[in-house]
Amino acid sequence: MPPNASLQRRERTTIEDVAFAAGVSVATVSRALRGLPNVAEPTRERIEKIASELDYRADPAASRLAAGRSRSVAVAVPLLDGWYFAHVLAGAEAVFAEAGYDTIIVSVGAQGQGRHVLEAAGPIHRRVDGLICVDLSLTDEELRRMRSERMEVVYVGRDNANIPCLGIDDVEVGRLATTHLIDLGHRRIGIINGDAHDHEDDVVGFVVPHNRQMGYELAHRDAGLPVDLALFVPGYFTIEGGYEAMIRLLDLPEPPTAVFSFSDEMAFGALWAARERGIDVPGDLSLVGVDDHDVSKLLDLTTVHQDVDEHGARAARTMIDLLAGVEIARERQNSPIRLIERGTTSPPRT
Amino acid sequence: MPPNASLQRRERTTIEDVAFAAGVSVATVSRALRGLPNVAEPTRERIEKIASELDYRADPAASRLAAGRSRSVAVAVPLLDGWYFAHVLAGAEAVFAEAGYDTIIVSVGAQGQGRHVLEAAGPIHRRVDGLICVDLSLTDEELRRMRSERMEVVYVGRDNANIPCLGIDDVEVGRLATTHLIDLGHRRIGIINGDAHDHEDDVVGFVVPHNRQMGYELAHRDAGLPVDLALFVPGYFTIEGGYEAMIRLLDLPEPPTAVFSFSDEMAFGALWAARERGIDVPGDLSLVGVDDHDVSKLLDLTTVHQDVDEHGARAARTMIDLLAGVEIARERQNSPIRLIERGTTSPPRT
DNA sequence: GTGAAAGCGCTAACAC
DNA sequence: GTGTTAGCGCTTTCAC
Repeated sequence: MPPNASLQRRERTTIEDVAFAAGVSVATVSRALRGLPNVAEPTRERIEKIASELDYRADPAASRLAAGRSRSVAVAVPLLDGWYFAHVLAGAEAVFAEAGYDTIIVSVGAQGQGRHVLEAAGPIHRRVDGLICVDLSLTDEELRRMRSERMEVVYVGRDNANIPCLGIDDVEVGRLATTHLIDLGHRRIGIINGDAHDHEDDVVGFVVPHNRQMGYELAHRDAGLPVDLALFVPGYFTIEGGYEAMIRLLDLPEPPTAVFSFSDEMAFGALWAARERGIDVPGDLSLVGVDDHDVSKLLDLTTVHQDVDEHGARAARTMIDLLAGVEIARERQNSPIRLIERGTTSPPRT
Repeated sequence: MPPNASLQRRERTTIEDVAFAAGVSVATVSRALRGLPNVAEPTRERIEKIASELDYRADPAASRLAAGRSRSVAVAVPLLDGWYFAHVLAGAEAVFAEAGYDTIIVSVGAQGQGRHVLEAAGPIHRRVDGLICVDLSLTDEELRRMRSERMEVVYVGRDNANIPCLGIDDVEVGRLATTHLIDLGHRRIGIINGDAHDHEDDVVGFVVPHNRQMGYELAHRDAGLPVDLALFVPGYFTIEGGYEAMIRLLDLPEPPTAVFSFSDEMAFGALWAARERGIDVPGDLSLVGVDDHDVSKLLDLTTVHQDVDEHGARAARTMIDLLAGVEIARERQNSPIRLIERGTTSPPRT
């Protein structure tokens, strides 16, 4: 039997201390502090005053155990140190903190697992109320399990019927960037893609690169131009990948006069490759990216702007509503985008 | 009395289910699964097999409540979306995940509070076993409270006696960068600092800018050169701040021929300002940063390299040791640094 | 509107 | 080496 001498000074303030000091039962304290009904206003005020004097806050573990809710959510990202993911996370964290939720991070890529082997991580097991997947998708099996454990899911980037998805209209992104280049007079436009096999390996829908490419194709169709698949190279959404991709494009027998990079970071790498090869941008080659990364204006990169922090914030708000039982739109919500014309695009040299 | 009909199928697997299936008591299951001694090997194997078949994992809330340990730690950062912080976080998260710890993030800046009003956040209250402060310090009062609640603290960047601190030798950073410029022949070297009031507002020791500046001064002293305080301007560790700072330096009656920026991101802003003003780098002005940011090689920026991911990883390992009761070095641990000479530094135009 | 008491699912004495 | 059992600090019926 563990010692529990009642004379011993408690190390931490418990709900019982508050109840004792307020001359009420623990049940009333619990109700009062959580803003539940059925507490007389004077009683509530007294309890709140005492609780704050005693610097009391409910033990989250005890509360989770009794109530089954943890007031914390997990945000899963493929890479933690990518610009995009850091910003989504920052946006989400700010909203969650404000609402009193803890944000726990799960970096899927870092654990060396496949891209959507998420559950294997396991830290979210009974530890969080919900999960935000950033450019990551769950298998049907995983989704079923989440549902059975009463955890909510919100997607950022990817699409999935029945769960709330936030992002941008990636088809429009592709169309906007491509149309800009076509309007300038370009006819051979390269693409720096994500993964070469995005379409095949991912039934659940990594739509981002796919849709941007679709926008590219639609822009070409609308302009009556042919699409040359040889101009599509993978850049893996990294600076290095963008560098490699640009090298490949420049080594083509008939290189493009303009390149549409699916992210600014890949565009940075592309810019680097161009400089190394002595290619003048935009004189010899135009380049447009996506994101409007912090350093893009520095590099004077033409790009499609999106408000990434806001994606995270909206995802967090959606999650909070979901958890509160508020009815929310189940279809995809897109944030506005706009083309920012800077110095890396110009008409082709004739 | 809550209904608890024993015939009703349980929604989740509990330790009791495992105990029943294995024909042992819950205590044995608990011991076996946590690798505690005093469990016969065959028994342990049987239990482990059954647990995995039943896909059982201990409920963290129950476990935390009973044991008083949550197997989760908080990482507090001033800004979540800064390159440095994202990388420290990434490094730490990877190690924690590997060790089975959850990482919860606390963005102090985002909550609009002062820089070291950390406890006000409160999500760490009884929720985590430890706290990693990245370029953030706790007041003595906060530290006392952390200790009384048996939470461990590790610092990254800042210094504090009695708690483990990880970082780099910032005096050496300052000396390295400055000596490089002096060796090239520069005699008027500007500094893009952090906050103008770092020294005053922070008794607990925001040593980073202070020490880099000290290194700068030591390098000058060693070279027998005077130090001109007019050349010190704040850049607030942001791209925009670096831009403003460079403008101020260029507007000086007697502008510097070289600038030492305390971070690469501020150097990016400085580069931008220089370009806007038509200043040739490194022809008219040399520039050296600190960090070796992902895009620094792209901008061909001379900088002092540090392995930021590794800082986070080491902090995490230190925390895990601390939590495990392993004796660890209490004094500051510095990671190696090195100067990377690239294209933004050259001898001054005579 | 308030109180009593039964758990939530574990861990840690202690007994055997 | 294993079982028994008393909590951990809350929330939530249900009774009053």
